[in-house]
Amino acid sequence: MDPEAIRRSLEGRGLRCTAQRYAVMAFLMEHTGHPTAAEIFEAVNRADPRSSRATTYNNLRDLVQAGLVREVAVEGRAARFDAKGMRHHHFICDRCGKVEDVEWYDVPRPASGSLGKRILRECELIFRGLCSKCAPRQASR
Amino acid sequence: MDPEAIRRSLEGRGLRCTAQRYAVMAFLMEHTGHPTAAEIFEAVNRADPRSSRATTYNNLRDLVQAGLVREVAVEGRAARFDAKGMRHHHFICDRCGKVEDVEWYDVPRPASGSLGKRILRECELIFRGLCSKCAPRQASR
DNA sequence: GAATTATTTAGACTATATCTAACATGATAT
DNA sequence: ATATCATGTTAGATATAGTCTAAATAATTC
Ligand SMILES: [Mn+2]
Ligand SMILES: [Mn+2]
Ligand SMILES: [Zn+2]
Ligand SMILES: [Zn+2]
Repeated sequence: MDPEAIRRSLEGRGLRCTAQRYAVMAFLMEHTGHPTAAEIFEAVNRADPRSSRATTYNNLRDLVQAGLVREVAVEGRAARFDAKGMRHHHFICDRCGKVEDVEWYDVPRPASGSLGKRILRECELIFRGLCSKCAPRQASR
Repeated sequence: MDPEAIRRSLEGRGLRCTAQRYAVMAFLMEHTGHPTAAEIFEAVNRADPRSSRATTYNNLRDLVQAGLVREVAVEGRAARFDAKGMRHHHFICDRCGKVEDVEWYDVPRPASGSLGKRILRECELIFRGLCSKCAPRQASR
């Protein structure tokens, strides 16, 4: 991934390109496995410079607000994050909580009447079930 | 809501109809505003018998597992719950985290190839944006 | 380079949820 | 009915995830 492209995407959204913030963004672009904040914190600190836990959370919040990163809430587990690259849907495993990408396809929007005065920003489609790792073991129960 | 119907739906899923469990289920069927576990705990304890916090969480877990209740994870906030009555989608407010029902309509399933060996249980469609309460105040910023 | 603003930091703190192990209750068998 | 066994409840301790604070540092502007 081009470091200059990352810098530009941060600055284009009004965020300074600090070493810590860059490290979070770069890590998310290189790892598409939807890491948790704790995993990101640990990973970026294996290389210097060290980044604090608060900064990792702060930067994730800023990146989400800036629209560069998506946060995925999973029931009963830590939130997971991914860089918003190509559009895609998500599959969340009932058993292990793993979040996986699913090829994107268009989703029909609700009838305008059913939204009333709400302002719609996005439609998110989430698939649930058992991931390919958990499916076999569940079948044999 | 018919008490006997609630009892039957619990027992039909292999759950004993205890006073505490009944109270959680009945509350969810009467309140469609997607309360949190803490709100449910407080509400069912305004009437007797008293139910502990652990029991409220235990029963919510059991009811979700039994397929009678749905849990909705909201980023950065406590999970919310609703009784699975009529099928519907959800709208989640970016600003206040409120979860609201949206009239159900059919969602196209992914191409079978894109799911691989995963076992699909359900497709969940979530709308995001500003609720009718938050929309005006955001416009004037 | 001084002033201003944004960012980082450690660690305290809060919120949410789970676990433990003793006890109570309901169901089943005798 | 009484004993037995499985299921459910409880208070409080514990765990996990995430936020807050106030002081220090770094980037940007004047
Ligand atoms: Mn993703
Ligand atoms: Mn609902
Ligand atoms: Zn899985
Ligand atoms: Zn709102």
